[in-house]
Amino acid sequence: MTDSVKPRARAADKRRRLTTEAARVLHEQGVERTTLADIARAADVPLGNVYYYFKTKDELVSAALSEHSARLAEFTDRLDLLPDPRERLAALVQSWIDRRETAARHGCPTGTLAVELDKRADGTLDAEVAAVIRRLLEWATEQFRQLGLPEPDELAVTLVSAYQGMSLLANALRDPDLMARQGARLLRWLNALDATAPAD
Amino acid sequence: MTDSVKPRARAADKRRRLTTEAARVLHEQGVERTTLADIARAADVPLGNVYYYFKTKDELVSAALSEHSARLAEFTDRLDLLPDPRERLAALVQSWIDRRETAARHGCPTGTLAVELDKRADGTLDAEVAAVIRRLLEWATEQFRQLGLPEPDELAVTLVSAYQGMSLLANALRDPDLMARQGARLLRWLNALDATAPAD
DNA sequence: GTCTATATCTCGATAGAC
DNA sequence: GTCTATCGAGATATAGAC
Repeated sequence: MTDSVKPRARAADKRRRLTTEAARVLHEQGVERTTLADIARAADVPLGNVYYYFKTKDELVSAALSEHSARLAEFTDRLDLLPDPRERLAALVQSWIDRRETAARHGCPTGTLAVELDKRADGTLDAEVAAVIRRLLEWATEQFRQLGLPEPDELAVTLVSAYQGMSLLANALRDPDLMARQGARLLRWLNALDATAPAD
Repeated sequence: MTDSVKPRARAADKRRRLTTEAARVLHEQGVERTTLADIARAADVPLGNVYYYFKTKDELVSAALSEHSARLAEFTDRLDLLPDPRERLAALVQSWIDRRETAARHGCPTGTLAVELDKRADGTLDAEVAAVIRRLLEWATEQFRQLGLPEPDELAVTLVSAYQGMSLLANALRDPDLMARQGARLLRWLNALDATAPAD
């Protein structure tokens, strides 16, 4: 009986390993510079076997995107446990600051993926990466709304935009400290936002 | 005598055409998805002849980067003719807003190039793209300094960061309007910056 | 389900005629 | 200086034994 379960469990494990490693390696090396052999090696799966789990390279990219989406959802779910929306937003910004070393080395996983995918004539995955970004925007919008601020959706765009911008600069200039300083600035901005003030 | 000049003129012309088209096509399709054949076709130069002007593909990428750098320098030189630093900065932001359609389709030329180049193990061109970004940062820093604002370098990072972020979001979400709205927000921010206020 | 071997294709780069 | 033809590396994807 265990014999019939073991192979199944291993199979699921391989799929998971491939997905996890795809997310990591694609973030580090980019889609175009990453070969299926790279991912197979990282996941410790023979090259030819990859195709049993994913029919094409794009399916692996899609799986990596889902992985990022799931991690984001998991994180915002944890943030939702905090009582104050402003605290939730601050915790999000703090998590960006905490990840500054990775951001300086490889940029934002979703952001850099979006840049690469938008360069392709075949726009098959554009909608998927846009959906991940939109999810974060919507979560942030909800927090600003709960704070009673005007134009919460615009504030959300400003926040996420600032994050993408500082990730890109920190990455291009190889300067994690830039991320820390701009993050601190964002925290001050969040604290200064006032519901009684005109649209800021 | 004209016989000896004509071929020279044509040769210089071909090099220029290759550089211009490389800058355009590499921006639109990205480095990895662009073949030398793409650039050769766009510049109306036979593929084999490209190698007479540029020894490698990377040399063409480098030429494209120089092209972007030159255009930026030309633009800031024109802005320097304006009497007020705040006006200069506002004109820069306005130029970003004016280019929103291109940004939504292909992102910022330098920013997306930086993302792609940073994914390569071979970091040969990283310094070059960083130099272009630094040039813009330095110009902006000088404007904030002339306005007598504290931490002008940090304000410059915030400004350029906001630009890169909104370009990325506008591109990923295919929404030029996002760029217009965030640009307007930046203009308001610029106008509200006050030399007498504490570090903002 | 697993893995090796390989077909097929694309692209950067070169050789060499003109 | 110009251009055609092609080489050779490296990638995705498949065939087919186990």
